[in-house]
Amino acid sequence: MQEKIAQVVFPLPTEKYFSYIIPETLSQRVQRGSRVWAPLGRRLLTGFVTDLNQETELSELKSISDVLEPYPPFDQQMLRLTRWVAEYYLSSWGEVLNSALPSGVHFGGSEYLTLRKAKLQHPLPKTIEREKHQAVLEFLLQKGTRSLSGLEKELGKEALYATVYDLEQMGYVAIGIREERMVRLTENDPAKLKQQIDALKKKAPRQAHLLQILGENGGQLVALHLKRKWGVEADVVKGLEKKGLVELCFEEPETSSSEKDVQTVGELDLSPTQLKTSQQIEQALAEGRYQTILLQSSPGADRTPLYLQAISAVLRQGKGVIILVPEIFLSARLFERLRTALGQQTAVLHSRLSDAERYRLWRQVREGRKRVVIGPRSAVFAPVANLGLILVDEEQDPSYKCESSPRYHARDVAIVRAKMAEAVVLLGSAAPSLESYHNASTGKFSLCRLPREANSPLPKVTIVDIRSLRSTKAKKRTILSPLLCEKLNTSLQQGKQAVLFQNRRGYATYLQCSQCGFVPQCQNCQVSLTYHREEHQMVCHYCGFSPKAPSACPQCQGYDIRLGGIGTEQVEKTLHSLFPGTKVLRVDLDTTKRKDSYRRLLQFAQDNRADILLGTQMIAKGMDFPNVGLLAVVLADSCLNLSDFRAAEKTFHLLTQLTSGLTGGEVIVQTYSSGNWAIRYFKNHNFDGFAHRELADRKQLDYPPWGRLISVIFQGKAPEDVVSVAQDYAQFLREVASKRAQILGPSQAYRGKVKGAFRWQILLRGKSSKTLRELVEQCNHRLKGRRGVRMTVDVDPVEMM
DNA sequence: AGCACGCCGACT
DNA sequence: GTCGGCGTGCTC
Repeated sequence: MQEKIAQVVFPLPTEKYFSYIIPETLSQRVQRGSRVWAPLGRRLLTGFVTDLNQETELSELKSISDVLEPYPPFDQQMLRLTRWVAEYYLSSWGEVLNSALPSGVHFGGSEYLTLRKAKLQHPLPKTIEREKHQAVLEFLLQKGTRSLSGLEKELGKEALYATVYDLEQMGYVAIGIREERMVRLTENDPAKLKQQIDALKKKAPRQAHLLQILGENGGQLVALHLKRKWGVEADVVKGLEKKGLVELCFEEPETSSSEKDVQTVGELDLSPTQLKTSQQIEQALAEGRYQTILLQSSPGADRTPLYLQAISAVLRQGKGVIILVPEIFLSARLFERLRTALGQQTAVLHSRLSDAERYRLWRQVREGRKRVVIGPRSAVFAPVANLGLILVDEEQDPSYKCESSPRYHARDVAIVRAKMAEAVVLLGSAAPSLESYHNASTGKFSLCRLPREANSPLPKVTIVDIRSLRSTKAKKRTILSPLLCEKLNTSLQQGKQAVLFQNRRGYATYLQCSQCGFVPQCQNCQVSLTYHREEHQMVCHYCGFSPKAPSACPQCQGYDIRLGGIGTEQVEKTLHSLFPGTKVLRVDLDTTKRKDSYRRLLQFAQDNRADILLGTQMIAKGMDFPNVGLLAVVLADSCLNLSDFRAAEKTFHLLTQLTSGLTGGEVIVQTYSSGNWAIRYFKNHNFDGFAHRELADRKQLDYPPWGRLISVIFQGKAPEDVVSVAQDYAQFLREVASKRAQILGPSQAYRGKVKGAFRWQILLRGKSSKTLRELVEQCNHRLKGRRGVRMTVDVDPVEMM
């Protein structure tokens, strides 16, 4: 028996699904995974068919009104994957499905529809029975090429797309191909054409020229292009038409030729070290089952050749590949190399693609015309069939975590997807996330190490403790230590470039003793306390502990307690006064628009446009600085003292990334906290040492990777309401949780006020992620968001907003 | 998410 | 007596 009822989910914040009748007209096209238009309330919404049934208890069902694509955008596996994402990240299936597709456009959205005249003339054949089919064909016969949206106005929305897809399947119409006015030669014999041209040359040189052009381009050209490309005026065409030498006609241009350019990567020259690691990876790929490999490269070792080797091995197996990269345009280095090596079979999901271009690529991947996809986190949902490998470069990068609903982590989704597809995940990093590192040491992942080449020296790292500067140099705040100034001087004299890095995030939110460098921390949560000026209070935004700001330093009894951090402008000023006449290039979000900054960085790196580059976060990622001999971190503390339990880990990542752009050279790190583990181990490029140390610390408090976190954020305009809703929620959680989870807070969120909204936070910490999710779900059932307070749930939070 | 329904205060 | 504030709940 045929299924007549479809279960549909919508991109709404509800777990509910809705049942609809599938009308006869759509019965062939509506399948599991289809995207459809369906009436909900008084609106017509796009939703996703998750299942088909024969019956339902509900009476008075509405009908699905149309289907968006000729085939379902999701296959069974993608339905399973998106459902897992929805359940794990506590968002709705419909929202996940929606965000797994390129936004803004759909299949025929802005396309043209053209009748294939060769196939169809008046009157319509009897085989076309359906009324809507006839209506569309009649309409096209009368009016010629029309856009689908134009058709919608004339013929109504109902089942229009389904009809058009049917007609395309029958071969009567072409979608996306526009009928065009063509100019065509009447004479095809080249010798005779030559005669005509010669005859016209004297009297009508422009006409002769046109004949020449047509002759050289296969005898016919699109009329519109003649003017645009060749500057041929309309009267020239008319003249020739009168003489009978050319004719005008309407035609559909060639159907786009298939882009078959399956290129395999040529043999790569791998060094002996690379080869050894590469063989390990290839062995895993040959096994053809799920596995996650953590590829931990030594700083200064190039992972790209190994990636290429793995990709080509998978392509040889006839399987597809997804390559995830962080923040697309800054990792252009990897990007370009992969694109060049992989060629046409690759879809590059560039951040500056238009909606239409993005959708075109999506289709090519879905239809199997491209087998490799490179993109940011959303590319983990790319519809690659027969997936063999998901590669996650710089797997520790926080941009893999989505900060809006659904708040998935692309690396973790990749692992689940690979399990479903029996594919391999390759995580690459020089300083992996502690989550992955831990998984590799417990055997959940396998570990491959890539040592650096003997001939590529690591930069020498010097730690400058600026506490000692304070005591000697009395009152004046020194930003650049004497050692740094000296090194800068030498570097400039040698004609080398220097990079000064300055972290701005977390600037001026923590207090620090300017003599001993002490930063007040929360006793319970091992994070720096955030300073709130209005109340002159410090706050732990994990547990809510909020002592008064001290007037004297608890460690050295000094009285000079200040806001931590330094502004970029301040550094720039100092540079100018200390090194007059030196060209300083400043790259941060204040001085540069995002798209501009990459160009400026390239200019700095390649054209030697400036002597000193002064920049924030954005210079850290994937840049090569071949002529830079000195890299200095002005104040490592602004990262170390983020009120985040991952502060030390983030510092290590940051320092590693900054350093990886250097070839040899020297690194200077200025800090108050020279004793910090991140700093001490980084000095010797010893990630493993740091990781062990940090893991031991985290274990004490059940922080990830030992335990799991969920953060629940409440925001609203009225502070009392936000607080009371959050308190109710926390109380309920505590009652239900008993010993299964620790409930921290509510406490003011890290950024307590954003755009006039007050934000409070509850943190759930516990051994099992499942238990935490169940607790939150239970709570949501009982307590609905109230009194203008919006609630956001973040499973496995990365940025502790 | 939207949109309607509904139940209380300031107006013709 | 209505108009409209937004709090609550439903949408197949």
